[in-house]
Amino acid sequence: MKEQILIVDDDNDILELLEYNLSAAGYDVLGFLSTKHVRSVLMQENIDLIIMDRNLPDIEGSYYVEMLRSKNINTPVIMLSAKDTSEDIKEGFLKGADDYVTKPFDIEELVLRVKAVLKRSNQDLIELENDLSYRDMILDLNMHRVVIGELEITLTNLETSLLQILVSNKGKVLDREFLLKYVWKDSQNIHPKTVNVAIKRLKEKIDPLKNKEYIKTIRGVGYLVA
Amino acid sequence: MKEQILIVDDDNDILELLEYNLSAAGYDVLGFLSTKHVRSVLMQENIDLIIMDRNLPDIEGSYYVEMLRSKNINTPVIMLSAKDTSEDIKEGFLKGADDYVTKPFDIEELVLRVKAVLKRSNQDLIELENDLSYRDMILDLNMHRVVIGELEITLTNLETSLLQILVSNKGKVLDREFLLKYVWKDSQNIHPKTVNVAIKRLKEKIDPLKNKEYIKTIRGVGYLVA
DNA sequence: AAGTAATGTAATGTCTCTATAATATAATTA
DNA sequence: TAATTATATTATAGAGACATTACATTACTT
Repeated sequence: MKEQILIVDDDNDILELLEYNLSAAGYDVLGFLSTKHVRSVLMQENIDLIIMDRNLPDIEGSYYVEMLRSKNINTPVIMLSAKDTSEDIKEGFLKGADDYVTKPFDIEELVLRVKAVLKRSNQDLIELENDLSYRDMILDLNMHRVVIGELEITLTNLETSLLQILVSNKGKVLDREFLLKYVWKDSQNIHPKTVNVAIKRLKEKIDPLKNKEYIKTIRGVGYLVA
Repeated sequence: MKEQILIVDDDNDILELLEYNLSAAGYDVLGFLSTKHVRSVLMQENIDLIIMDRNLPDIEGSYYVEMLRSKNINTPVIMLSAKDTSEDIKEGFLKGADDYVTKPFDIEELVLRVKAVLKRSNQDLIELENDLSYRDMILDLNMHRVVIGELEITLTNLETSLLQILVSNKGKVLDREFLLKYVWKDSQNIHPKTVNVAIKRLKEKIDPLKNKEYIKTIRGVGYLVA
């Protein structure tokens, strides 16, 4: 699917220049002479980038961008303007621009800047895998809970971390020293017996009827899930 | 955690100017006079942005960036160069730059460009969906209100923005740092506890009887809608 | 400019979590 | 079986996180 670029410039010649070159570069281009319909287009279409002139008939372009940002519309913006002083440029960035190009501009450079901005923006969101499971139990690290069948059990920080280590090392016996190191982390001088109590509470929470043995005790060594 | 910026420039004065100003802007800065140790630093440290001069003693900066890209090192790069012709700039982008700044440059503008590039690169997986409903609640951004059954509740700016982030990330726990970044935006030095109060006010407004739990607290982590 | 609403901050209260100690039970060994 | 040791269970208290309230400051409106 082509990426969509929305352009606002009241100069028809520039609009056409941009439309021609960006289309040739493989983008879908929507051109506007004012900001009038921009909001609704942004809501309906999936716009990947906005090119915004500052000198517009209705409103100053950078203020329009500022307004968009305040509404949590974070579509990338390249500002395009004859306003070329250092102060102008800084103002543009402060109001939410991603890049600022001064007129007159080299059209090829602009296309390259468009590509550069899109490269960083459209990064596929990588959903990191946050689920660990064991038997009928699904551990949701994000929400700090285990789902066991119909039951949803909320865990504390400590419990989440402990269960995570146990499940992600299923089959291995983890001794107290190991658990203190990786669950209790830096916290120094923690009593090894603290682990016993934490394990007990965790067992009780995830298996109140005590009929599944998610966590086994290996006497003289430690605990494991297996 | 501070973002780390790696700078390569053989001009010590420029290096110092950049180090001073970027440190002041809250970044961790690592400066180098040549590319000699850059590869290994990139492997070891978690570098968020590279600022690369083109005229270097050992290699032309843009070729170095091209080499990085060929090795799938996609850290954002801002090129900094006295080479300021249109052809030079285009070459910079073609070799993988994210932005190109010509010397002499305005240091404040450069800092703003750094921010702009990082804003796009470090995007957390934030997705502002258009489905702004949750259970019996429909959020109307334009009108700044939520409709809950028969009730229409008017929200303030802050409340709207906060609820939007929560609802469009339903199921994800959002921590205070995240909320400060995306709801309170640039406003610096906002106390994390401010979030508690804002959440409390929002909870009260959308659920005065406190019998639905739209917003849950995950102790030690943050808040979520789920 | 005055007045009102919104929002940040500080102070206080409440509740949860969890480390530790004390005690009980189970496993192991002499 | 008795003694010993490891683990489970229970109780408690302190710390810290969050909620709540009150107040101060900022930002809008009129």
